[in-house]
Amino acid sequence: MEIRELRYFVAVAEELHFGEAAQRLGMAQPPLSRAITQLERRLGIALLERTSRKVTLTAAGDVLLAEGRAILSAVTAAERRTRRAATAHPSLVLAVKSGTAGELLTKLLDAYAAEPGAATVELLLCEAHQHQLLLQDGQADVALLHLPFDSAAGLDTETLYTEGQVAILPASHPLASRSQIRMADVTTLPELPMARWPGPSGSYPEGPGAEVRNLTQLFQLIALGRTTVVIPESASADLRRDLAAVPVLDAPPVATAIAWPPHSRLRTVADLIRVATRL
Amino acid sequence: MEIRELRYFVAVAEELHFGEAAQRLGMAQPPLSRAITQLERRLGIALLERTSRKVTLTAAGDVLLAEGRAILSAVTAAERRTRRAATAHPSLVLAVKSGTAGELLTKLLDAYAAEPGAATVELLLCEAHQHQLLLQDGQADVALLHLPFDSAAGLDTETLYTEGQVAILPASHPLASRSQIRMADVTTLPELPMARWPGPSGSYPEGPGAEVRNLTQLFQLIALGRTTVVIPESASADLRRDLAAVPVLDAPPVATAIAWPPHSRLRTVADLIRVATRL
DNA sequence: TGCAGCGATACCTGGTCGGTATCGATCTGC
DNA sequence: GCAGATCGATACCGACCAGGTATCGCTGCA
Repeated sequence: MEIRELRYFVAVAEELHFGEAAQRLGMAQPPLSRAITQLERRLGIALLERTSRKVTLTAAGDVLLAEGRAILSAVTAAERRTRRAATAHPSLVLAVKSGTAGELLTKLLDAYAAEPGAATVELLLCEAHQHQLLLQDGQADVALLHLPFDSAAGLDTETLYTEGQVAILPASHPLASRSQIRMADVTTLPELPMARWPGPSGSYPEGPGAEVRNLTQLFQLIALGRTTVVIPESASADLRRDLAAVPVLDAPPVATAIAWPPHSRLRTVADLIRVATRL
Repeated sequence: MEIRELRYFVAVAEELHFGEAAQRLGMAQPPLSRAITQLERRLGIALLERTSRKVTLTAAGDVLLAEGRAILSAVTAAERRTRRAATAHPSLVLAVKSGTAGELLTKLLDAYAAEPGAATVELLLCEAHQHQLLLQDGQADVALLHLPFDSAAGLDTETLYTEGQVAILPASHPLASRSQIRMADVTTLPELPMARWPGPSGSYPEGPGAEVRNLTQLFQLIALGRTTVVIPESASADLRRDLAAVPVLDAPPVATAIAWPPHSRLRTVADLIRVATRL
């Protein structure tokens, strides 16, 4: 199996249409058909069911689609990382969800900078769930993320610390003066539906709450009395004066973790992880 | 970058000798030289430093070696999994370190077998640290392993339960009658050096203790008064009569976890994991 | 029934993969 | 210090295969 064949198969499996897949690949349709047929013959397996009107995946094709995508991104990651390793200046790209771990991040960067042989750390601010892609295709070397919210599938992680969660409410809201509340208290407010974050696919779950992408948007909507949210305690540092944070007793604890691709051989990554776990 | 080129590069990078690499690949040396040169030219990066007497890896080459190995095993895994998915009978290969999780394993298999649509579960008994390879190259679908002993780098895991550790001693040993001991008590016995297990690379760490590969060997050597060991409590069920297990208070807790490759799309794997976490 | 859409097939051309022969450099031993 | 051995690079060649165009055959639809 060659990368080229995988790229072809993934394109066809995603488009489920030879002509459009060929166009996306910048080639003519006949060689694409032939390449797929040959791949199937070499594997001895049918990957696609085709009539002259419709193309569908077989069970085997479904598996190969998932595997193939992973391999393709691993290949582009390999190229990127190799290229990076060849440049003289050792640098390190750290992906951080904007608004995450303010104080921890400062301490981490300071502590790492004090290490002998520390590389320049580039910060790559990203949106929720984007870490994984960035690490997987080699655009980032390390990431800070929140478990169990951010998926760390296929990554190695080390938990740095855990914390409780707080509900963010308009300062004038009746619950805002409470010293602590429970999940049930905030999830059942009809006038303040919980804000919705985009899922791993980038689409929003169904629900009445506002759709938000970052903390600024979120805080503005909460101040306007349109929504509320339960977030890790540390994300509520330096809150606007018109908002209040109330600890939610039974919200699941959130871990801030450092994550890296499992086969990383970069000394700089190992150093950063070591420093982080010692904080 | 093509798989073929990666395979060539990994061979050369491992042998550090074009001639032997070519032999291992079953080809002549000149086309191999040319393929590597072309790969370097396309990447625009030197991967190898060669004099006519010695070949060494550049920093970039070192990175690509690690990435390349991962990609190659991902490719063979993809082929194997695709082929498996094409067979009519859905089956599931579960890798278990021999001697692990006796009771838990029974319960898991029973519970899974009771699921609607359960696949036939094949057990693949393996030695320490082998799980990872088996999962990575697609020979197994799921594994039971012990954290933090077995590395789960690049795998997704779910912890099933945690337990303490016990020291295994000859029944006649003075410490054997104690109800509990500490690590310091067993690590400092000059007449009973701790047994050594093979590391992830397959080689044994330095030390005075006996080299062992499995529990049978181990127990025999302990009974003979040659060594001792600290292992998870559950592994000491049904101990020989001439051995004793003593809880070690300050030994790190051991988690038995179920692990699977991060991109697994098999419904059967998802089912097994769900059943396992509910146990 | 005729047409449009789509994948498969037939056929051609150029690139490239892999082979053999050989060169040039470097290390070794007498 | 020189001859031979070792090893990677280069030159050249044949076979294969990737990719292109033209066209066929099937299928759903008006």
